Amino acid sequence: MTNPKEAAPKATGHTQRGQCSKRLSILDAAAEVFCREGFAGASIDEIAVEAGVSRQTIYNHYREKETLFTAVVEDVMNRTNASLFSILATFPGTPGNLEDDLTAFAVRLTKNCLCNQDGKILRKLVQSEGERYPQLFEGWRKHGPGRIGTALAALFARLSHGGALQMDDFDLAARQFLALVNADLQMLMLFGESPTAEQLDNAARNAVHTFLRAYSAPAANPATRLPMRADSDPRRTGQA
Amino acid sequence: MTNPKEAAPKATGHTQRGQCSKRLSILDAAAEVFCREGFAGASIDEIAVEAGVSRQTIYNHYREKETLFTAVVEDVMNRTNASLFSILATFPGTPGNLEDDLTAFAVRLTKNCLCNQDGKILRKLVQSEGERYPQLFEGWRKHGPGRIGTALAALFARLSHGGALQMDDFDLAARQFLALVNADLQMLMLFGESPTAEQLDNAARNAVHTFLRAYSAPAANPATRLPMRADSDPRRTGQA
DNA sequence: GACGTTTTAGACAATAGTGTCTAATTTGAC
DNA sequence: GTCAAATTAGACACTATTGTCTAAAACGTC
Repeated sequence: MTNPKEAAPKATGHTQRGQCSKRLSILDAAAEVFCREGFAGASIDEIAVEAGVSRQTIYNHYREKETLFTAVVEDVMNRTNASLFSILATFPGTPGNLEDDLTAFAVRLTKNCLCNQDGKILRKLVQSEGERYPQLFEGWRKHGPGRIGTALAALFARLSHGGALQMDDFDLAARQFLALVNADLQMLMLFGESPTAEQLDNAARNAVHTFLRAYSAPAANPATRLPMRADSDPRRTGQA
Repeated sequence: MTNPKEAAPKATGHTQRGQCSKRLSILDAAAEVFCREGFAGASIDEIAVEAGVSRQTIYNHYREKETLFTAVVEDVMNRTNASLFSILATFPGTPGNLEDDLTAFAVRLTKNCLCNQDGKILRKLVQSEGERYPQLFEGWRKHGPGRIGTALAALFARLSHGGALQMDDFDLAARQFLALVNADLQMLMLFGESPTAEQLDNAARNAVHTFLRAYSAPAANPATRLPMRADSDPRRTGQA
């Protein structure tokens, strides 16, 4: 999905590129099919066709279906983890406007980690097969939302220490921040649709606005109290 | 699951009660197995064994696997919908302490609709099979979160009109309320574990506290601003 | 152009699942 | 007790899938 490859879904068979890019084709196709059909519903032949690869090639690289499945999960998890890291580093060290900074940060987070194809695949696989593969689930918990949670908590601790926010439980605030960001998005994601840039922006704006009303330090921020109705941004509201 | 029935999972075959309660046994067992294995992974034989019923009986009642599946979904949706209605009516018309009322309400909601067995089954089936059965998904959207959302929005509109809350988008507030309630719970639910009463209570308390910090009318509520650290309830915080 | 590796198509056995059919048994109602 | 309806076990044909095997073809490298 994210890997650079030719997307020809039904190449009749022969040569398309170097021999080792087949692994990537297989992983991507398998991720797609596992996500769409579930582990039990996905057939190796379907994956082979979608990858433009012979079935035997799949069995050569990954001994059996389960091996392929865990390889897919690890692959998606690694990619998501990497992009997570790079996003977390983008929050400005010396903030200008806190609301704008947080909003832009939330947009980057949703666009590149939570709502992209990898995020969708990961969420669906964890939900549908997580109970059957506890070790896989544990890895996701540590590398995915676990890491994002603690990183966010650290960010909020920094902002609180600097006087911009006021809270007594950073982990709780991190969980609530993520929950608020998802509030307008999760319905969309269940539908399998990926939100438009405008929907992402609205969702982030709504989330951050409410978050800051709850957590911004008393005198520090203009968006804190009262000005409720006369709002500078007319499209802050509205269903995502 | 919720239906009154004997839970004997492996009754060798014959007679246990009236003939028409077989339908319920089948529906409950099928819900369980579909939830655990997914549509493709669930086998009719497995369902038959779990229901303590012959395979042929299943084919007599529900012509084929798909018919059984949609019957299961409708059954779970109806139960959830009914309990949803009864919960929504429990919010006191003349509020005493808004924070306590909202918290108790949130606990009832999560305990009886969102986090019980039916809620888990519904969420998982929608997530894993929703894209394959759009009509089923549409029904869930209307009867489930759709309804809960508008009902909550109406409640918040009433409270705003009465001066207890201050907001300009009731639907958004409803979505955020639900998101905040889920913030501490969704990790637990993905694990397949059902939260304890204490976890439910903490989650509701955390959610309502933050919600009111963002949305309570300026002078109406003591939990609004400033008293942050000296809190009357020592266990409001803490991982769910 | 030759060579070793990778890939491919296709056949193959083994297994599992769906949905049908039948004959025997059980059930509930009268 | 009788009778009709429901239920049952088991066999059955059919299809799909997994995983293996083999011989042929394509590939990259030299």
